[in-house]
Amino acid sequence: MRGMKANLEYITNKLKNKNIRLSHQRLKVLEYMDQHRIHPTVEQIYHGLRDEIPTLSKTTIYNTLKTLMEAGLVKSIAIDDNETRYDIRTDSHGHFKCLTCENIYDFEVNMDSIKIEDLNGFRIYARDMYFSGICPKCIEQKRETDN
Amino acid sequence: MRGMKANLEYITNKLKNKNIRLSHQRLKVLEYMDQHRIHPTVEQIYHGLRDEIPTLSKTTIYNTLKTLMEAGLVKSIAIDDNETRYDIRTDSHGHFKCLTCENIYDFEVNMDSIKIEDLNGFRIYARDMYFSGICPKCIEQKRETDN
DNA sequence: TTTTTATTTGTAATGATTACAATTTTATTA
DNA sequence: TAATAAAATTGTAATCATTACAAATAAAAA
Repeated sequence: MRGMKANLEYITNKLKNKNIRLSHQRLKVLEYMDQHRIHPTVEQIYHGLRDEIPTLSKTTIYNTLKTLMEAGLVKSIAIDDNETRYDIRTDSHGHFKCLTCENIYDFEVNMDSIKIEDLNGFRIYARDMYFSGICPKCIEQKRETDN
Repeated sequence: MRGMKANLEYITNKLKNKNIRLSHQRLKVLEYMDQHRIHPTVEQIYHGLRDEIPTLSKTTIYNTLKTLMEAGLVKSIAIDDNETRYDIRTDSHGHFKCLTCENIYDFEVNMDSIKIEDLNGFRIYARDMYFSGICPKCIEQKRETDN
């Protein structure tokens, strides 16, 4: 486990390395993303930081996420119908959404190795895989309820 | 190519088979989807049918698409950031979005055969694959512009 | 410390989608 | 076919995520 100071340094360097100017809000948003790997919505980030930063505005969160996305430090997930979710993991992986508890799970899958005949001649920049269904926890809960 | 009459019958039967009550609007929306396989938005369907059905309301299109989705006759595509797109193809296939012309291309891919270790114990209902990048047409156009 | 530049913030605007009640249409029954 | 019951359509208003914008504030440079 990283110490508090080391973690702040780690977050700070992430921004510095991308030539993003430092600000209290940016550090806190990025720290929140790093510590809450639940693919949060803007609303969740907002509520999570509201106590620490009482003046925080949602617009700032939108602005910050846009900046972080352009730098490649976060990615957006379009698995939800109305709210965008954000992911601090930027390596290739899939997402599973449980239709019962609404949680989003990561899964490992090598999408780059999948050859798609129909896409010969296409320049592919991004690959996303979204599955949905019921997670084991909710299957188990349903089973208990049924008894 | 299906004749006009045969096509109407085909569309009508699609609804009847799913026990969906017939209406002028439902037939026209489904016909539009069948004849315009461009993964249209509500806006596109609305403009496409406005001349034929001057009283048409967008709410009706939303209602109709909801009904058709529940019956499994159409599927929604969340590849767009703000507008939902709808697909009359309900068999398993992937989608590629060109970031330049915004067109969405279908591609064949057998997602059901992909085994995901991390999802053992998960009940999977839907699998979606979204790629994005530049399509051959736009790559070519860019090349010509650069000369 | 001063100045310049960029960020944050609150408010208002936008735009897709949904809620709702009155009207119209479709299906059923006599 | 006509009358009745049930469901679909429509226009308007509401909702809600996201964006636009300009003034206030904070960070970096001089």
